[in-house]
Amino acid sequence: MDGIDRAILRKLQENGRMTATALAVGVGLTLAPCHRRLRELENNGVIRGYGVDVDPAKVDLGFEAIIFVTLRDRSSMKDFEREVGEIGQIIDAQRLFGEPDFLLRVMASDLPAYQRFYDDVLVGLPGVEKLTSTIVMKNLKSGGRLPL
Amino acid sequence: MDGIDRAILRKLQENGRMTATALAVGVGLTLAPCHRRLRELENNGVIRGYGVDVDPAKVDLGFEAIIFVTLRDRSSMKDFEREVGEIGQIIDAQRLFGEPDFLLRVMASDLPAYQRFYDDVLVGLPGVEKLTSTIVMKNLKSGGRLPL
DNA sequence: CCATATTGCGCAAGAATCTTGCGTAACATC
DNA sequence: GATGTTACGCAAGATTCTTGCGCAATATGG
Repeated sequence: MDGIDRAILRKLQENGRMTATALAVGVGLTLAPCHRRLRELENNGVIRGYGVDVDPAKVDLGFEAIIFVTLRDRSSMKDFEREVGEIGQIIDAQRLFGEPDFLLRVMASDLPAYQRFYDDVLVGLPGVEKLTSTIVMKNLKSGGRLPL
Repeated sequence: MDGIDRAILRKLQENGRMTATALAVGVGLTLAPCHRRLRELENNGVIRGYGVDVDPAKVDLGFEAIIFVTLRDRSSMKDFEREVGEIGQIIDAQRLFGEPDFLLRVMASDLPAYQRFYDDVLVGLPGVEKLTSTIVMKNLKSGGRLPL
């Protein structure tokens, strides 16, 4: 993990489908060593995979909400985590220290669809004591590019 | 945008660097039409780009925090948004309806590094009235894969 | 200080993949 | 039932990937 490796990761964060040839030029190497470094980063688990940035609005997911969840007790924690993992509309979930216990990010088509999701799914999650739901007005930043 | 297009997006969410040939097999097309659909999805802005999933811990960013920000007044809104956009350690930022005004996600090496970032950068952002900072204990889900 | 090991680079060539022009079939429109 | 539209599959030239090999630079040990 030196500066060239970080440069490779930076370039790939900008364009994950960039050809190894273009990548090599961008980081000042020839194709072969650049290619080997890339494989190494993949094998070491530095690169966990590749993704695509899909515009949510273009696939009928124009509505986004943040939900703060507090659980009644620790005993439902496992069940809660398992169910959250299985629900595709929850695209992001963290367990936090302190209050609230969890932070969820949910995608839906629109407000009515979200309301149904809230009533039918969220309130039924195991051990939920309190749900606070906040609508996202604007996404300033997303995609999770790391500062390298 | 039909079922095949959604299948293409699903496959690419699993592996954004998948070859068009493998993609074609996966969605039940031959190479050529699959390739053209992919280009079309890119040109229509359905696909905004491609990314790489880097393990934060492997690049010395093993610490993650969520920050709730409330601003003193609307007048600093623009300045606040601009500065947030320029800070690389803030990897995610949303403006919300109601309280709090903003939700930020911050990456750092460790707790001491985060404390310095908090004191030197976060408290100095324009118009900040209240900052509530919560440490992420566990990432249940991330990467932002959409349900397609 | 020199011999040897290790690491990482560049070159090159065969394999795989991409890209695109073209012809054809399926479906809709009138 | 004629015509237009859309999307498919085939095929071939261009590009890109993948890997074996040799060489140079920096460490390691006598």
